[in-house]
Amino acid sequence: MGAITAREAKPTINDVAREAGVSKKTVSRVINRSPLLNDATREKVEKVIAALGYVPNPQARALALRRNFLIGLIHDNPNAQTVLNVQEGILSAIRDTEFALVVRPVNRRSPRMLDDVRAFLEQQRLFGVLLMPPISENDELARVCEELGVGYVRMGSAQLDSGEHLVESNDREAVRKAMEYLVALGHRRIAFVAGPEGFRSARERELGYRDAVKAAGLPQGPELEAAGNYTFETGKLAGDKLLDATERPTAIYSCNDEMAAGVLHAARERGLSVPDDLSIVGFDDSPIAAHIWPPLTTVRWPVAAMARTAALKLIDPGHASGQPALFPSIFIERGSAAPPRR
Amino acid sequence: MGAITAREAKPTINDVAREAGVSKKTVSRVINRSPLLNDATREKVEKVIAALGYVPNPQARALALRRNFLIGLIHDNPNAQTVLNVQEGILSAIRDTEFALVVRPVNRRSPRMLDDVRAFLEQQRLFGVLLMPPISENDELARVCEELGVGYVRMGSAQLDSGEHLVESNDREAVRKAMEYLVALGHRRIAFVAGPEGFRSARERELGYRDAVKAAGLPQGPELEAAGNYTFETGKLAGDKLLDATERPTAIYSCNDEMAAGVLHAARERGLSVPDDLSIVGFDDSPIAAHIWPPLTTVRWPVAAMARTAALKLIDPGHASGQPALFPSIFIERGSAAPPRR
DNA sequence: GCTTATATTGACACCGGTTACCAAACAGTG
DNA sequence: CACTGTTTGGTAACCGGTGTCAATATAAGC
Repeated sequence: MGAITAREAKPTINDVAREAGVSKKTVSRVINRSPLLNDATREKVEKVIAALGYVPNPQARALALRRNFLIGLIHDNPNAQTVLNVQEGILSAIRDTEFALVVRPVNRRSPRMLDDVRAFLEQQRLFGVLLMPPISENDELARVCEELGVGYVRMGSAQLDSGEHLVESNDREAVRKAMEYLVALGHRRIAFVAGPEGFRSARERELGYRDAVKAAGLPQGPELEAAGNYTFETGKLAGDKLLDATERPTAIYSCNDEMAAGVLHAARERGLSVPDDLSIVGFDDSPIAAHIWPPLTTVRWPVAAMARTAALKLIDPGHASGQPALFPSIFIERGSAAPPRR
Repeated sequence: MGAITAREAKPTINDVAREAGVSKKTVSRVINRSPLLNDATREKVEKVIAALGYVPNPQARALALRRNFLIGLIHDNPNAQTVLNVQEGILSAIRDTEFALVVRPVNRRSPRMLDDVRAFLEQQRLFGVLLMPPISENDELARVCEELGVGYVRMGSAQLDSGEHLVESNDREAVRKAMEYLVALGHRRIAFVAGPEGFRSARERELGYRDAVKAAGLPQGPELEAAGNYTFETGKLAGDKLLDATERPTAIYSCNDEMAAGVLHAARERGLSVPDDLSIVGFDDSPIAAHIWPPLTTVRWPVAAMARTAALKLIDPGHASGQPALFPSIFIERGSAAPPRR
């Protein structure tokens, strides 16, 4: 059995070729599933590959093919669970392929952000990158990818780019539906906690709120609106403002769950019972939504599925080409919303 | 200025050499900071590199050097924020180096887990990997790395490995101190929610609890103990059990925050006020700790700093060689613990 | 049986860096 | 001035794969 070979060294394509009595090119064909290859030869080579435990060197392949098998995730999302869900989604798409996932958090506020990303892309020469919100809304970033010839797909809550570069969720409609649920419960005075300026997702969710307000002819005005930046703390502040208004709302829609938790906190401090005195509905279905009391009625953003599709679009553009993939959100009814008292 | 060259193609080392009028070997020496090199030459070459915007091809380097610049993070941690903090820590260590971070979540329960990891390591030929808890406690996994010649560093809550492969936190002592805090508040009947079997961190935290119980001569027994698996749901179940005991505890120590939130939930269902009727203390300082009501008194695990050190150990073993790096946890006093009523 | 089309396979250069080894240039000795 | 020793730069081979294109074998056409 077998010649005397170094135990430690990993077998190379040459070892396989020699052992199988074929040229390295033939082995290469086997690896790459070339169709123009005799089945008998293929089997023979595959047997040797298995026996030797040969695994092609990805660096060598990357060099010869002038493309590597790394896909990058560029993000600056404050919600850890969301980021991890995206990573899971991507991983599920590249599982059992030769691709691997490289992560790169960035700081949206840094003036060097674009240069950082550019340097990163130039240095690593990634196959492509996935841009997740909110940084995905940055058009300059997309342009940098374009310029550097790096494939990219943006995950967004609105029509940000052409179909081949986009995976989309319909936050606006999802919020409208959640609002309709509150209206159906009997609420009229529904306040809104908006997200940070410049976030497309925040904008879309606000539009959904306004759609519903207009459609149902609900009261509106500055007393019924507050803004935050997606954090628990700013949600608490927004809750403080809305609940101290002269005419208190019976329900508050917060455009993400962290802020909804902050609103809940503010209500609790005022001795208000949720949902009896105040209904609260959020967005995202963060883990926190199920873990606070009462559990939060919210909207689940199918983030892992979006990420999965985004990754598939990146590594196999032909497969899912054309129109943007649109992912509907799901309304999750839990315990934080009920008919208004009286 | 300059010769007529293709605009689009990335410059190679040959372009730099030609433009600078030196050999590619000399350019290579500049890139690799070889000391035996004339300063004037070095500057000349560096100027050309900057002018051309040349960036060495990492795949080619990886091939020639027989090592790449990818470090992997292998994890199966259920806490998203912790995972992200670890990623941040690693990134801060490799920022401005040529290293990049590849993530690889695994499923601890899968029987194929070890094979998956082995395949991953063989295929990607990483420079090294970081193992974060709880998977870092798996000795077989470490052995696989060893066998494959992949560098590794384990992050753990106990002496898991020799110093060069370990970054350590002292959970046991941290829990003991948190318990002493409860004792100092006047609690005697303190129950414990343990973590899942087989988790070293859970074991260490339990030992910390027992240390304190013994030192203060507190009551103990099966009525004062319950186990969970680090999730909110199992924490709720543990809370149900402990709070329905014939003699109810005045405080509950939960060995992580998610479960503490579950306990809080259980208390709330029974109409108990926290912290007046029941004090609760957790561990981890997950984001949830600050976002529930009342905010949770807990222990912060310096996870990002640990990850940073782990990454540094990996990429520059000489620098931080020898003894394991030990990271003390910090006690965070918030609102969920108070003196017992009466 | 001979020519042409088709299926398989191999030889060789090349991807963009690295190292090994050698030659040239320059300096310091006796 | 010849003889070493020390810097420096050049050449060629190599890392482990891939593409191109020619060579061979086999099948088909007349």
